[in-house]
Amino acid sequence: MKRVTLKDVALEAGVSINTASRALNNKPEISPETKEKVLKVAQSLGYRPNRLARALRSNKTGTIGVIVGDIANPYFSMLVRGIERTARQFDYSVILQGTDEDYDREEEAIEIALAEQVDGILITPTQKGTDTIEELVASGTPFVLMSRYFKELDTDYVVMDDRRGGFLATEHLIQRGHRRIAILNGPLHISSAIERYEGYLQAFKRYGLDPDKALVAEGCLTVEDGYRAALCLLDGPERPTAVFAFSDFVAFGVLRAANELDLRVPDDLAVVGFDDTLFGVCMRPPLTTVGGSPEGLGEQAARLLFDRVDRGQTDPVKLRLPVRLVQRKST
Amino acid sequence: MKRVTLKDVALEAGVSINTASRALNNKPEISPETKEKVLKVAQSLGYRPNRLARALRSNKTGTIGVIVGDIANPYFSMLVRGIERTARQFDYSVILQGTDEDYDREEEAIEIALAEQVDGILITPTQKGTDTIEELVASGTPFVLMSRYFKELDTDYVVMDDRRGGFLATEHLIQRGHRRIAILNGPLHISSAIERYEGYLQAFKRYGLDPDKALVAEGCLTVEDGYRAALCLLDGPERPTAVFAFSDFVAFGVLRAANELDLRVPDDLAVVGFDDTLFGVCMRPPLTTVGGSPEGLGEQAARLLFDRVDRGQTDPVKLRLPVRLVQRKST
DNA sequence: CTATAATCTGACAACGTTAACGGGAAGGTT
DNA sequence: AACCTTCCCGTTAACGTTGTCAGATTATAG
Repeated sequence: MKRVTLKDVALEAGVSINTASRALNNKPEISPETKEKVLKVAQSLGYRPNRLARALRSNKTGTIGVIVGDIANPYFSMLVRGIERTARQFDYSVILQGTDEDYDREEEAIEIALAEQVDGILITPTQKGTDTIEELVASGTPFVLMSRYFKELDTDYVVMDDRRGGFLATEHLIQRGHRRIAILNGPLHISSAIERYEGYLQAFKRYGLDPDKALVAEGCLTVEDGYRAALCLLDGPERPTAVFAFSDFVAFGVLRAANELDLRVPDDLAVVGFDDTLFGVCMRPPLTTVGGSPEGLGEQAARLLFDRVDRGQTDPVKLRLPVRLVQRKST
Repeated sequence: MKRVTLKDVALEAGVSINTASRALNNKPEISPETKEKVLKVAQSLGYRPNRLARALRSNKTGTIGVIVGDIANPYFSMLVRGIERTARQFDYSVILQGTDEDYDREEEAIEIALAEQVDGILITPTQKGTDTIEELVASGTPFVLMSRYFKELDTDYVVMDDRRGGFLATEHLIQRGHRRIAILNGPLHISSAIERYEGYLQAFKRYGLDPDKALVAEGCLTVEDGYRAALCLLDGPERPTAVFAFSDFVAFGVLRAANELDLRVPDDLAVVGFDDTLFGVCMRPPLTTVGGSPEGLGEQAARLLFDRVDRGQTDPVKLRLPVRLVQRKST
């Protein structure tokens, strides 16, 4: 079960190793006949180039590091799906890591990715600090931030239009007559949480209303977080009539809480999610949400990264993908 | 931004490259003083070993290939999550690929993984054929099948106790008084689908009942599949009173269909899923399901693989993880 | 004080590939 | 015929690491 190397091919074809290499790499300095001969031999011997050796020599591994907050979160799953599909098209492999939104883990993940000598990195930063990303900058490895960005750092990123999304969701609820609109937001060090909150406030302002600080919760990232926060928020006497959740993932937790508290959605409580993941439509009632396309975002980020890897440094590209309200039955 | 190599460290420390290597790899043949000196220099220079070179030399890449049916399916997401977490503990990196349950894509994925010279492979085979897996056997690269296995192939695998799961789900429905129990099964070339079906039949037999062939659908893998199949099945005059779905993913589609047809769950239609993914509890009503632990399965498979990688070939290990009925409100 | 063992270290080769360089042959031009 | 080009091809040297071996130094024993 020994591996077939270039040497074997060269020997068999009666040429030098280098010529064999040239034939297989479509280099111009080779006659058509020898090229064909080498290719035939390579084919018959079942030659597969050793990517390690190639990578060592050429300083290109053909892999990218993908670092996301939580692999089990459907938003990230779809993101990764889009990335993986795109990476395959470009002949790159994906090395996946999850951070569980932990800063130390993020640092470790970046170090591992750099140690693997990936050609580029796609990351949804935890945003609990900038050191990790600055390390990334210092490393010289191309990278693209996904879904979140740093105002203070001049890097490539692909995010959704979170402010507009927050506005659309809130406006929609206001137009439906809601006034006590809670927001179960993500942690406020995350840009998307900040901007969605800004959109939320903006909608209130636009309609001449005052938001109630007591209805603002932050730090929700998971189903569990959403569930707990909702239980807490819905327990009080002055409970909200509507909830804008940071993500579908969080909204699912809210729906669970509503279920358990026997609140009818949307009559007793309206709910809006974010991301338009696969399951919103399966909820009862189907979840109104703000849609971007996570897969599309992954694809765009990957394309941007590959462009960076090939073409080298240019001015940072900052993409803000459009969102729209996907109205279903939960509002 | 040039990379620090062993040579640099050696030069700075005034020793040979080899000695530096020994110091950093905890080899015994080195004096404590020089070792400390080298380590200090390495630290101060920020030396990071080049994994490519190491891999090339030692034939160990420290990576494993993970190939699953669909990255966006929460079952697989959780599986991958468990794998990634475990791999990190063992200092392995994960190269992820999705096949979308396509056989050609599976073949390609395996070839890519082998080309990347991964130390091992974790795969949920599409089971549309055995060529791909036989290629894997021939390659000599250790691998472990996850969630599905081939009766005719003597390989390592980690699966759930699908037959028992199918039995438990069906028995539960029978005990609740259901007789017209549909099964929205996965494709019958998949072992888990076959065995769940066997469990389904077994339960009918045990209770002296006859299943209705008209209530058996197969080929459902996604939310969409479940939705369509359910619409079709629930449209007829003699519709089932209960549905056993191949997975939570499929069950979500069923719930969606029930929603749209205005069927009350569980009164008009009882639904049981499989896998106990994160969202079952958020459904309305909360989904009764058969629980294994996808993350746990991933972890076990990874551990088994690493054991294989380290210790080499032994008798195939075949694990069948226990399942239990997680009863909620959908039945 | 010598022989021998034990300990540490460095030179060298190798892993499989690609890049740089140079040389030989063929053909065309003066 | 001498020269230059052009086109192929092979030799050599890397990439950064680890394993093998032999040599050097010191310690130990006789």
